[in-house]
Amino acid sequence: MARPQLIDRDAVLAASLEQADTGGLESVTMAAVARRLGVTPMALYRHVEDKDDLLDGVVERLLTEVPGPDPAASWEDQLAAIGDSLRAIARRHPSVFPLLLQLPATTPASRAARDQVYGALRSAGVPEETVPRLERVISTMVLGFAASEASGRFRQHSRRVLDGDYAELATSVRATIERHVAT
Amino acid sequence: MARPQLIDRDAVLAASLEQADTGGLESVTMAAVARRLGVTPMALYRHVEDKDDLLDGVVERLLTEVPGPDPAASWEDQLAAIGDSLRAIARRHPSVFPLLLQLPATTPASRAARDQVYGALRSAGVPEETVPRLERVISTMVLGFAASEASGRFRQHSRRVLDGDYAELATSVRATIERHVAT
DNA sequence: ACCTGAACACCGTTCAAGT
DNA sequence: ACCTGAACACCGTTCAAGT
Repeated sequence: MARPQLIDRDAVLAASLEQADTGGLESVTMAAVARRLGVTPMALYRHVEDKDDLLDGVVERLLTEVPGPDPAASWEDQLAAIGDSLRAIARRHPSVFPLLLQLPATTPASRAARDQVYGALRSAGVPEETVPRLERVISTMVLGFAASEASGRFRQHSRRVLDGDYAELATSVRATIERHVAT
Repeated sequence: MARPQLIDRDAVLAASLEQADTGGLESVTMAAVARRLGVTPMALYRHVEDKDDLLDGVVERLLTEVPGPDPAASWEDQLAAIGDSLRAIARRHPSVFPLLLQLPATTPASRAARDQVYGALRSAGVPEETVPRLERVISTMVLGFAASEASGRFRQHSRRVLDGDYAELATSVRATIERHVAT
């Protein structure tokens, strides 16, 4: 005899992310997530393998918040859009965001974001054999900065100062790319 | 009546770091650290405030592994020495290293490392008012890369590929600095 | 002064039982 | 098929007691 399904994996991950945003990463317990869903902790195990799987799912969810590409935009604007959105995501989800740097870049959402950067680099004129390397280097710069900002490494600096830092970083990213474009 | 002192804070932090290097961050429990020291878990509380303080101490310890400055070296070589040593530290302590990006940059060891970069930027000819910004930007690049490498974001890539990525990043760092040096 | 034993609240996870 | 109750091993932390 089937029961009405109260929750699914997506609801579990959404509740976990809300909990992390509200109370920090260490407040994300099976009990707290379950309470948010009006269910017992044991009910979660039908939808996630264990707590590690739950956390992986939450981190993956972060990348789905990156908007799709705008093919009409210049490569500079495409990259700026991705960078800005990553920075905004980090600010919305400061306790989860740093985990992005610790996860293998092989999940579907992470591939999607990466392919978007590949596209921008190609239309900038970067030779095909250099595209993957440049993607790794510049995504490390942007992810590292957004994670630093979100996790409080720069907590003593004002938003204005950090915006200036980010502008400097963006200039370095563009210069790195242009160094590989034959003129 | 005094007892012989079996452990001190430094021994606790050293044992914690060993435990993290051997079994990963989640294996660092008060019980595991205490066992390594031949003591009960409760004994640790005389030397660290709580587990957060213990972890902070371990992360801080990481930065003390950065060697001091060599005043005879060029600014390029000075920065390369710091970058190389950070990368080596990340490889020695992969599970703890990523926490560096999440800690406020205000601890003594972190100030020491920062001042060393300040010195190199000054001798490169970077104007004084630009020195702090450039330090934040380039340390973010290097820390972000070392953390990515250590934590397995790039685990599918060989050491040779990652060395190439690092060389590209180092070139970007030098270019970023030179952009701010009047010629 | 420093460490231990006992105790507590909390955590992730399992398994059989209920609908 | 999906959720719950009971149970377990483990975790961080406290406090009074021992030397």
